[in-house]
Amino acid sequence: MGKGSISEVINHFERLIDKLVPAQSIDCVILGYQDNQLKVLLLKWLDRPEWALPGGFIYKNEDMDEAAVRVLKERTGLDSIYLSQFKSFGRVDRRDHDRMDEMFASLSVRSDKVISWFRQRFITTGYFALTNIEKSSPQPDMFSERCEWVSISNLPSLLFDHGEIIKSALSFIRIRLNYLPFGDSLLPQKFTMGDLQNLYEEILGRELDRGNFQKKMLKLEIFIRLEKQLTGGAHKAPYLYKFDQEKYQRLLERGIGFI
Amino acid sequence: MGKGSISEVINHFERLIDKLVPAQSIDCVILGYQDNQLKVLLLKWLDRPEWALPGGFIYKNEDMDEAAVRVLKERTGLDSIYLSQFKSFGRVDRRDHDRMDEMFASLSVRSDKVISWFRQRFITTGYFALTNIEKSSPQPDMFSERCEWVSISNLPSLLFDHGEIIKSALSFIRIRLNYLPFGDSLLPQKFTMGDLQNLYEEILGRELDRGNFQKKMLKLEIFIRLEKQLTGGAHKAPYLYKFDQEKYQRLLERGIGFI
DNA sequence: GTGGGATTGTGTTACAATTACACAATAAAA
DNA sequence: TTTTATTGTGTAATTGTAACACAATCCCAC
Repeated sequence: MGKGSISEVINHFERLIDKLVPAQSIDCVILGYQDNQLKVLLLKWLDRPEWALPGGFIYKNEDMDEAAVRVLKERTGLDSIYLSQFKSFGRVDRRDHDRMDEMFASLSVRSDKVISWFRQRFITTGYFALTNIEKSSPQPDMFSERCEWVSISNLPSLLFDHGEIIKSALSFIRIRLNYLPFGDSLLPQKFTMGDLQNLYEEILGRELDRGNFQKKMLKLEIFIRLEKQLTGGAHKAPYLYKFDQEKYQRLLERGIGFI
Repeated sequence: MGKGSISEVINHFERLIDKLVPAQSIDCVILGYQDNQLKVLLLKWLDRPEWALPGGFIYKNEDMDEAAVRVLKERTGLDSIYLSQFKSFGRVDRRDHDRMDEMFASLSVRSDKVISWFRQRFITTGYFALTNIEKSSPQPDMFSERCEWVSISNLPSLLFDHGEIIKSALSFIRIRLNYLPFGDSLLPQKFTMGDLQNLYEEILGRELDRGNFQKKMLKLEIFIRLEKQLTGGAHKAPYLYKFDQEKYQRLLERGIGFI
């Protein structure tokens, strides 16, 4: 947990409740890419084995999209140009109240106002963001002890329907990959075509032909070729590239049939 | 309005409020196809010039998806296999409270409970449905005087952000058209390839080559060719087709790159 | 009835995109 | 210096797409 004792945190939250839109939450699937792996930012609950997506509530005087930007910023310190709503989840039994009661009991939370806030029937709206892990600084929230990047292919036990939400986000971005190129927000400034291909393969979950991938990407003309990469393995050094921001933005706006 | 006086309706709704999820609504963009035109089902407000999307609220013991099915059924009497959530709308100022006050005043509604229910900050989730106009029987709801199919290309003045919601639904189905075939729920049981092409052109907003369209569609192998069409114009009679339900369902599940 | 107009079903052709694979170039290690 | 792994790019086979052609067919007017 960040700072202050539990009771301080609870007091603070109690005062917040009246300013929030009831029954509505947001959850963010924040994706990053590191060590050739697609990773998602998760929070480890206080005193519980489950992990959860970073989420939050919406202030009454705040657009829902603004709330998503705020949550992303609070958890990672980042702005992402790739923050986008993908689906709302409204099953009656999507939250497990018993599990939450256990957590509040073990933390000795007694505020009825806070407890009944969390016992509401919430409908949550899922947002996803693509971010650069290197530049991020994960911050746990009020009710969690850690905030970490976790590999998509090795997810821990997840709270509520958060597993379903992550799955849904992934299938959403796979479809989107067919008409919008990615990469700028997930990769370091300089990267090779091999790096970019690894990222695509990681997201799509299948292998792509190396030669064809490279030609297809370069034909988009959204990259600037830099010098040859000097360090590296025992083989021909690949070129480094960076995104040509202006052309990339223009392409994002009009989209493209691709892959 | 359906039956009963305004005050009866208000009394009824007042009793309902405690059973509803607060601050959350759904709005349905129900599309149909008739006279070569794509149409949307709209409600004409009581005593106001604006039209609105059919919508409703979510019971506390009801999944959000179930609520959408219920609203669709209530307004059209139909079930649609093509009912799908597409986006949630959460701008702070998306509703115009003054306009609603005017309506309630002109209807002499005095229930504070009802008025403050409608003055909540609502976040609405948009669903779209594709239905068969011929089989539908539009029913106005509590707060509307008429319920009609209106051509997409000739929309009247719309309430709140409902124009934006319709636009968003259309762009959603245009994208979906690229990887899922349509038609079963919008067309009559028997139809010609010309009918199907008209529908696609109407949705996409552009013309398609007749010969190529036909060949592409038939290659999907989701249609059963029936006898030649007998009635009709002064020209070669086209074949009638119907969907091969089993194959169509299989295709829906896996999707397809298309158009 | 018979010929004409309209529209259908399907074929053809040219072109573009995609796939699968080939191979020289090259950087680092043996 | 040779070996090894990987890159950048090329090519041939295949598939997909777009544009258009044309005979077949049906209704209608005469």
